[in-house]
Amino acid sequence: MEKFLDKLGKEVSLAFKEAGYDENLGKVGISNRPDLCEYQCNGAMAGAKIYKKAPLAIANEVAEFLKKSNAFSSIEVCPPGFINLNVSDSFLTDYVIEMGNSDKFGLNTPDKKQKYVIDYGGPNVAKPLHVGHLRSAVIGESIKRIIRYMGHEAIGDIHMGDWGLQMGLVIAAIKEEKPDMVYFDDAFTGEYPKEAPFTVGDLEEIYPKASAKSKVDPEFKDEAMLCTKKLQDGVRGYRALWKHIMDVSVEDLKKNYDNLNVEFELWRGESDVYEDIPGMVKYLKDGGYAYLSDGALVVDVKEDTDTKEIPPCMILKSDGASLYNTTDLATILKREEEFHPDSIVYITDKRQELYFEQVFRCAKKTGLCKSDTKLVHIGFGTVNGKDGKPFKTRDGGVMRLEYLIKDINDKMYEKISTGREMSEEEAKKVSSTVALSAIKYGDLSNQALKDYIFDTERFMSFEGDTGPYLLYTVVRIKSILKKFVENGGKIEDCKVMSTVSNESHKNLLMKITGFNEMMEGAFNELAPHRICAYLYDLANVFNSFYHETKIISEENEDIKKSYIALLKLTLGISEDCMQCLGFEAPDRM
RNA sequence: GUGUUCGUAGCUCAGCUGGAUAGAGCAACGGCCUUCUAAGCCGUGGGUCGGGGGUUCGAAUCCCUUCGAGCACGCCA
Repeated sequence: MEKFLDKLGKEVSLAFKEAGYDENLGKVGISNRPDLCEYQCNGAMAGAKIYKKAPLAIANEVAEFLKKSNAFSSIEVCPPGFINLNVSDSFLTDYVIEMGNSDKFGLNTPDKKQKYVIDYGGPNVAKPLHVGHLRSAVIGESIKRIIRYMGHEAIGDIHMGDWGLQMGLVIAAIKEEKPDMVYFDDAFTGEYPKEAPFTVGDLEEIYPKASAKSKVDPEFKDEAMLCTKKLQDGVRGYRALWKHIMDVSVEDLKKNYDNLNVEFELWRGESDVYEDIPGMVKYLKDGGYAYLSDGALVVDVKEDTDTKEIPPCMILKSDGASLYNTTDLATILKREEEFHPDSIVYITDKRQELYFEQVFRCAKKTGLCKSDTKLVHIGFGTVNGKDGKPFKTRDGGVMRLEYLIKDINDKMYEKISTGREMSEEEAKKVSSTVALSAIKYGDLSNQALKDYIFDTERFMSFEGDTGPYLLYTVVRIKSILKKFVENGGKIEDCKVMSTVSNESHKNLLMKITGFNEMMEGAFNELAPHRICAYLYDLANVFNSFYHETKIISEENEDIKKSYIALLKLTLGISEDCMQCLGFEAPDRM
């Protein structure tokens, strides 16, 4: 379905053409002077230079031809050459009716479906999630949903840090404590136990201790490195123990991501490409791409157009070990072979920007990745506390995500359950739904790239630009529709749009027409915050409309039906937006 | 040092790729509930868009310069 602004623009373009000017000048935008008009065209001023003619004169000529169009209820020319437009009611309501009858409210889905792999989450095995993991999960999930909503295919891969020294540290620590375990008995040839000899809680204690110890105890560090090597060399007992660590961790991670309503199609990690590394390294060497520099194997990635020095991409460390780059490159290769994606999108901390630039260039240059596969890095900023510094617990430690979420859930439960008639069970369910919207909207409403301040009180507030406010608005619509049905109304029968009754009614209609334009923009920029801004605007114009208009008690049945149709549309669009952001509204709150 | 991102109301943030008088929310103040959820709505006050220069009919937006902050710069991820 043609976007509303394009549709208006077409009318104006035609007028420009008929007046003898370039039709591309007829672009129409939303007015930034709502007191003067609803829409505006600035083409006359741009045309003044081309045609060496006063912009006012051009605007007047165009306006004359524009009078033929039935799209506008008023056309005014203002100095120095603005064409101010108000849309006619029928043109507006016709469009909104068509939106209601269209799939996804008239969103233009692509002719050719594209395939995306989204790499987000990125937790480390055996380490609890902390606030830093929140953004990758929340933003990544939203981007995945936006891509899908636009009609493309998206595969989410959690890409765990599950290989390398961190695993060796855990194994070494277990070995030190219980050296007699069968896993460390090289002579053992039987079946290893199915049950893991530890819990997640144990692992979470083991890792930080082991990590700290390795920094002060060189012998222990050597042991950890040896364990890493044995694991990577495939020593049976070490692999079995590693499998236990994985199983226990993944189960716990699933629970945590579930709580965030974040879901991955693939639970892959660095370990999944370990076997592909030797072949890839050989390929890079044989192809003449990789060479030794200070003992490390590197690939040059600088280009003539660079304004700064881009260091080469390191493939292997000087001791021959692989590193982050190695597994990421091998993962690109594997994804190419397995999925043939059109794009691979990475959602990580923005500090990794240069790193990804190197990896992407290396993958392209060496042909590990096809030249037309798009590699995109979406970098996000830091989550800060109210003091503007990285978010910490009161005693200065790293804030675990689980505790943060629980804290917000508890506070929200208290808020919801007081002064409301609701069973404990429902209050719990509703409060966790609202809490999730508070967290996610608080994060997503900021531009991803920027740092933001995580202010629990502000995010949880039911007032202002917050998740709960949006939910409240949707709940309010649901409540009216419910009442309408209870009174014997049939929502399916409500399809028409009556004439526009007042300003707030028109504002709501106009906001609705902007939906597909907005969604396309959010997709093109992979920017969830665009959806947040729209959703908030929509909620505001709806609430104004709600206060000025009696819906259930409207006596004229046709007008009432048209209001219900409008509510249904507002609800549907709001819910789809929320769906793309990764949260939802309860039926009441 | 090089590069990069950013600097907008007291606070937290928008600003649709150059348009008219720079917008929201919070906080402050004043109104509106016998009527669909007042967790709402309406209104008031609050700004040299860090500073300076330039490009043009027109700049928060583009270019240069300067001040300030964050971040990154081959064996971490």
